[in-house]
Amino acid sequence: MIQKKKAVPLSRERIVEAAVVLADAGGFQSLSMRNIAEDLGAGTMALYRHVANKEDLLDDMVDGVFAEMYAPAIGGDWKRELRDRGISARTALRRHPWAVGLMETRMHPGPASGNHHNATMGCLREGGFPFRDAVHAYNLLDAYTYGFALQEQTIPFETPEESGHMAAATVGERGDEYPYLAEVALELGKRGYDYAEEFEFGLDFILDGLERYRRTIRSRRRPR
Amino acid sequence: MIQKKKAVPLSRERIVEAAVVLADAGGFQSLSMRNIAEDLGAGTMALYRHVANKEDLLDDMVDGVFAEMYAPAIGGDWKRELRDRGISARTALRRHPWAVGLMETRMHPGPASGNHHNATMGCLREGGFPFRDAVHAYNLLDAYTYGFALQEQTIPFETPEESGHMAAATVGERGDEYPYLAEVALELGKRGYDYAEEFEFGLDFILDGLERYRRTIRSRRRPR
DNA sequence: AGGTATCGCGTACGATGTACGCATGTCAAG
DNA sequence: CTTGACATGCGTACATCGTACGCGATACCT
Repeated sequence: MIQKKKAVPLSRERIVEAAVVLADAGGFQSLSMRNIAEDLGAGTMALYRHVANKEDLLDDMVDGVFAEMYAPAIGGDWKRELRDRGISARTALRRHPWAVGLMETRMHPGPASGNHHNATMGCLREGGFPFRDAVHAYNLLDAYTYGFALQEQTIPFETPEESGHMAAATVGERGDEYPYLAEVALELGKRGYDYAEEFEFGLDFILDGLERYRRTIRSRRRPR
Repeated sequence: MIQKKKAVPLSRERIVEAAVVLADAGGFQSLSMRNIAEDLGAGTMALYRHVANKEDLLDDMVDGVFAEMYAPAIGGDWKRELRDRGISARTALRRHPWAVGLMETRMHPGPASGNHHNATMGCLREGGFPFRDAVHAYNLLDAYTYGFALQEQTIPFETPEESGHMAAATVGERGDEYPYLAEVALELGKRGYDYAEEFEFGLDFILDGLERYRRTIRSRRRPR
């Protein structure tokens, strides 16, 4: 008997999943409808039965990344919950580097995104932050997290040797012109640079600051 | 007499400038070599005499944005200098929204970028931050700044009405499902949202935290 | 059996980045 | 003035992209 042509039928989920795998492996530039279809063993135009257009697909891909992030528990210890959320968010964005650049253009947030943002905001509000201050806190945490992810992939070096080499190449022969950059290149070449550690320092810095700030608010509310 | 064909000769600068103007006005998607050439009244392939390829051009465009940011004075009051730098950086990124998404892919930082980063690092070092702590501070400030710029353009609403409408559309009919998001939609619709103000709150939050952190370091250096 | 969706896909079109080579203008050397 | 070298502008051509359109095959209900 000849092998069945289509054991597994196409579906929106399968397409999105294949697209994510492809973008993870080959970078965003390799994410073409033709390549996705080929990976699925399907014709290019078959995809359009399940996806309105590429934008639509990108929306779902981004929402999938949000689904991978830990959604903080709304009634829990806000500081611990948001710390876990931050670390999880960075990990997800690191696993899917294309996502950061994509958020910029996304106009149709999906359900996972909605759920995640709602949980984060809820965690802050129930943690004792008045509305305006919760917005401030939310802004600080998210901007830092996305910004870190953005920078992390701008100059991606993993090992100390790489970082030293990379930094040296960046500074070039202008060591005299940019002495402080040269210092960074030198020190990072020697001791290396741990992204996870650096991220957590900044995250804790912000969370500690928020805790202090929160105490200020509360004591101000019943003064005298 | 017939008008001269080429009063102004093509040049790298003119091309980069035209590209920036075009991207600012028509968005990144309208930035094609053909469109740039047309705006310059030149043939498409004429550009390639001055620019290796599109990537090369994008590199220069991004470097131009760095050139627009205030470079902090290295011997000065670090907190004030970095505050000015932050505000200037956000303004530049707001003026050229395409720049944020572009940094992600840039691999060849230009001279303005080098100068800017060197000045920022120098400002921290001379402001009394030991190397490792200067790196931390630098990371915090840059991640927050870029991240804020990224979010600012993800959901761009200017007026209170827009923000209310946008937030409502985002939440959709799921007001019950996402109560905390609904609150944001409601409150922002009522009172509006000032991006500049929000940015400065976060920037000052970080700078104040850094000042406190710096005092900790210094007192720890001569203990007892 | 016949009608009606649904699904997969082949062809085709317009837009993009750019390799290649020719045309023209400028200028120095003979 | 002639000649050759070099810099600059540009037209053609091609590969690759997203996707509009319509045809054939399958599945399911009556």
